[in-house]
Amino acid sequence: MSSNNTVLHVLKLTASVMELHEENTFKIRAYQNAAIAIDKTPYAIEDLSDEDLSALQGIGASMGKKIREIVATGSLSELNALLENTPAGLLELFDLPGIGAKKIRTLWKELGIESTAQLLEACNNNQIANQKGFGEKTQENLRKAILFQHEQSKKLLIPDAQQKGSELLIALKTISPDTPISWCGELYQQAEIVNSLDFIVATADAVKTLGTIQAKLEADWTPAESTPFTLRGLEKTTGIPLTIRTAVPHAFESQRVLFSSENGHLRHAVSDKETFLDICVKHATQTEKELYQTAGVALIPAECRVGYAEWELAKENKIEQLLTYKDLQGIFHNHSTYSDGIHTLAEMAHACITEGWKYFGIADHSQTAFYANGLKEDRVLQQFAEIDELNKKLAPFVIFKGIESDILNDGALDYPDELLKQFDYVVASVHSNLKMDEEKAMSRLIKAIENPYTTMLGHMTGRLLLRREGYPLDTYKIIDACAANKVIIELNANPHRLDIDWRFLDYAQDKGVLISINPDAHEQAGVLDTHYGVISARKGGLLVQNTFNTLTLEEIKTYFTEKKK
DNA sequence: GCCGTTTTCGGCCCGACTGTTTTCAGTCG
Repeated sequence: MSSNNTVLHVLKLTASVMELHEENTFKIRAYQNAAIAIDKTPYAIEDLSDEDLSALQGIGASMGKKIREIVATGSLSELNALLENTPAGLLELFDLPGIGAKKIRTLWKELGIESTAQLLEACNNNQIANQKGFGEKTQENLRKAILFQHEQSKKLLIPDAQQKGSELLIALKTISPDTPISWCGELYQQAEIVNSLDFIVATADAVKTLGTIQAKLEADWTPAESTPFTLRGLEKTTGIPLTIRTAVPHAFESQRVLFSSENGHLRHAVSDKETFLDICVKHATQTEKELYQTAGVALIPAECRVGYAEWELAKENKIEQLLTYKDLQGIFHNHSTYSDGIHTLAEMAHACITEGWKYFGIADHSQTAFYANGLKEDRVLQQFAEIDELNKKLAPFVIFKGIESDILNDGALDYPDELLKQFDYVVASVHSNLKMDEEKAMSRLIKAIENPYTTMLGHMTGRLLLRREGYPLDTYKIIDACAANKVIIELNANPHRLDIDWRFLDYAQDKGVLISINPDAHEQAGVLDTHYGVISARKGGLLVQNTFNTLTLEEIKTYFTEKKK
């Protein structure tokens, strides 16, 4: 963990623990504000002078010293003193939606609950509903939240899985340097959610190889679930299932295909007599490329082996037309220091120039998103002026004037038409009141889609993978509405969102809807999340020709001009 | 504990929703 993250974590934790102990609320807020300041600064804390540190909004002399202590020791004495009087398990409860410090304190002091496990038991025994300030619904919501969290805690998002997968691969290669080893399963397929970290090793002596790995790689191995050819256990730091498969060297690639592809992909009938699975078994010595040749198609890339659109595309010779990262010419939907980003407009533009892109669309938050420092009209105009200046300097590179307009409760956009018409484009997104029923959520979204100023629909369902379900939608009807109103659909590339889900891309393309791969970047590094969006897009069979941000600069300009007519 | 001053203490981000309660506290984005 970088020291900024450590500081952020310790400050937030201190604020939470202080809340549990009913310390002064404004003092608590000071810690929370300091955490926000750390989160927003693009600088490494240890590189800042004392003056620069205290100059950050929300950090004074006193907080500055505490931050120095955290950087130096990884901890904070005030926090440690409080933790001595706080049950460790109590802090888990902060991760549950629907309860905060006040309710957690009540559970602790009135019912003696000190962990998530104890809270679940109390819910099951109907002990929560009668407590003052709680009730039947709260009890049931808590029970569901704990079960949901428990289920999700056994999974990893793609960036976390890839990081852990890379570390393990290096460790395995060190242990067994002379054998080919590769990712397998969901890692190899680059699934958006990973349930199990799988590897495959080429060896003529599986027992010996796995024995060495079991002895040298630290994990909670489960011999009862292992076989002479497959070693199973739980990864140490995450508790996620870990599987080391073996294959005889000449069958390494065919086995990797078999253990890394969805059933729907393998069961595809290549001919009257054979499925692709049959081919992989029968021609076990072939390479991946040869296996697909045997099936009569070009190599289907690993991330596309999901049993969705890939065989059809392969048979039509369209695999080469699948979107790749290098096809992208620019990105839309990004944030800057104008709203809740941590890099300036110019810095974000430079991150795009570094990627070799030709244009950059800024879409900071609109005025209603108060928590995200959304832009009132005067600041929109101020940003317009800065964009005009930057465009002179950066030409032929172009910054487009966009906005991520909140979709209000009634489906309206967040500015009067007079202002809306001055943007090059508008990304319309829902950020509040996420618990609407389907009927209300649909009519709100449809109204926003029908608004003539809406260019793109942002993160369609509002879902946060492993954290929050999206609001209920009839996605097909939303796609139909976008088609009818010529609204582009965003594939939000943030790995927490990946929204629209790739499983709807086939339908969207059939309806002629354009998809824009949008990173929703809040800092320079966030621009690179676009990679995750491309992986998702490829799973859904998105073609270059249907991807909005593969258009050239001139084509984009024309599109926006046409849209305004 | 921070900030901005009517320089030394008083105020500190807003609005809506949910589930309680029977007028509002707690939570969330």
